[in-house]
Amino acid sequence: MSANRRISIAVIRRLPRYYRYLGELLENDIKRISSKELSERMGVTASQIRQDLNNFGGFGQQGYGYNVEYLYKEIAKILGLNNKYKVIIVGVGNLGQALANYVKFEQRGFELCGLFDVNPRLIGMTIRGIEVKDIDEMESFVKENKIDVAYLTLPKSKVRKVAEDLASWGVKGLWNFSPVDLDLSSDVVVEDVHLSDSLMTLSYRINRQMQLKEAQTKKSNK
Amino acid sequence: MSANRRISIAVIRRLPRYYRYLGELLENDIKRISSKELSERMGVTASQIRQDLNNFGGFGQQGYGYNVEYLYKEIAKILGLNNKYKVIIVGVGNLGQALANYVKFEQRGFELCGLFDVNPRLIGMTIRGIEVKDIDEMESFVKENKIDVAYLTLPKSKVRKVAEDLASWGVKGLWNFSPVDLDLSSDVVVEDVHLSDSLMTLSYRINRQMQLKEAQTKKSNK
DNA sequence: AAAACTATGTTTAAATTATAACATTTACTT
DNA sequence: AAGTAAATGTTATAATTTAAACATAGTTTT
Repeated sequence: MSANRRISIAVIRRLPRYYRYLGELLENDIKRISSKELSERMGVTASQIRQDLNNFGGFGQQGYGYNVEYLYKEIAKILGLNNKYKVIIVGVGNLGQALANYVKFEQRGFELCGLFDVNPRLIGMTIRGIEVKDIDEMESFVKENKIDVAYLTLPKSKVRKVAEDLASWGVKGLWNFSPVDLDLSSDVVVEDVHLSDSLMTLSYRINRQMQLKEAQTKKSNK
Repeated sequence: MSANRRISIAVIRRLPRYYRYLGELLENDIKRISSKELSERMGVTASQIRQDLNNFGGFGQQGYGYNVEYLYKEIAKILGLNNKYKVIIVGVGNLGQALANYVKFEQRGFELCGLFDVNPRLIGMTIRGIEVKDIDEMESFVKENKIDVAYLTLPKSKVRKVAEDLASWGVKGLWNFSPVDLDLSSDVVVEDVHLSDSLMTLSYRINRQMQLKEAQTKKSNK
């Protein structure tokens, strides 16, 4: 297993889910778990769990299974949850404020350091002891405080420019909530949360479900 | 092409993105587009675009390409964006409030009808003219108003029970923001937005990126 | 009006991803 | 202590997904 073999993004996106389930097991004082039992709880195949984990190393023991606490910590390491990231939020509208108040993210190492907006009515306000600053002050703030990550919760018309600026100032990751694809030249990582896309998918699936249901009742009625 | 052949969720999740790009083309008064040009703009293959669309029908014309406005409307139909859904939000904390204020969702057919919480300090408050009600009133409200969809923005400890109730009251879709997997027996559709998972993925990718960068500079320095 | 070109829809091939199978090691039981 | 059962890590197979190839229909140009 070459350390630098690229691991599929699908695998990565399953890790947080494993992590969540292991956390629950821990809370219930369950010390060990087999891939089989975990697979039944999670609704995936045991084979997939074993394969996914073995991308990163052999964390289990034959005949025994996995030690829950150990595996939990190892996944945290893989995901880099022991690292600390200094965060700013750009755009302190409703969503920005909501994210600012989410304490859980801090537990994952994402420490909120700054809030920025253009709206004079928001500037000066404080959330969890942090003052909302004018976006004009952002450049010096980011550079001086070595900000790692920015949550982008500003209108889509402005997000591209802001993203480019942040990237050029050395920010490593962007959590993008705008319905825009940011294709930045530099090696900054962009993680999108396209709420609108998600809602459209929900719409499709509801319709699909209703069609299926209709077809079923029709079938059983003839 | 059988009308009832199940279409992969990966395809479905690409549709909103196509829709977004087509919307932008429309705004720029671009009347027609070929799969090739769209593929270049979007950073996907032309083949994939054609294949994806052909799951639902032949919307293009050989030698010409796709009529932007027509395709835009067809994708809206596929996604069910012409339908109207009556929505309630359960849990009017920061995130719930943020979603309540998002007007864009209304444009997609998701009409906010009710807000519910257990917190007495929130009950009675209004957002966009809608009063926050006690969660005890939810059952009759959902049944009387034939609510289709609920946004779940309440603490994870309570979300399972609420989801089961809503499902039993005939709600068709749940937009779940809690870090919990809702496996409901009924045929209600659950669309998850696991923000915490997304953030962990960002964490992984930032680390990965930094490792790559380090390896690069090391290489070029020897 | 004919020829050259464009670009779809569809078929075929390649690549990727997921599942199953299995050999081996460890744990547990009698 | 020996034998049986359990469960991993890994290899092989199957399924799915993506990309390429291509035949055909339609458009544009001369």
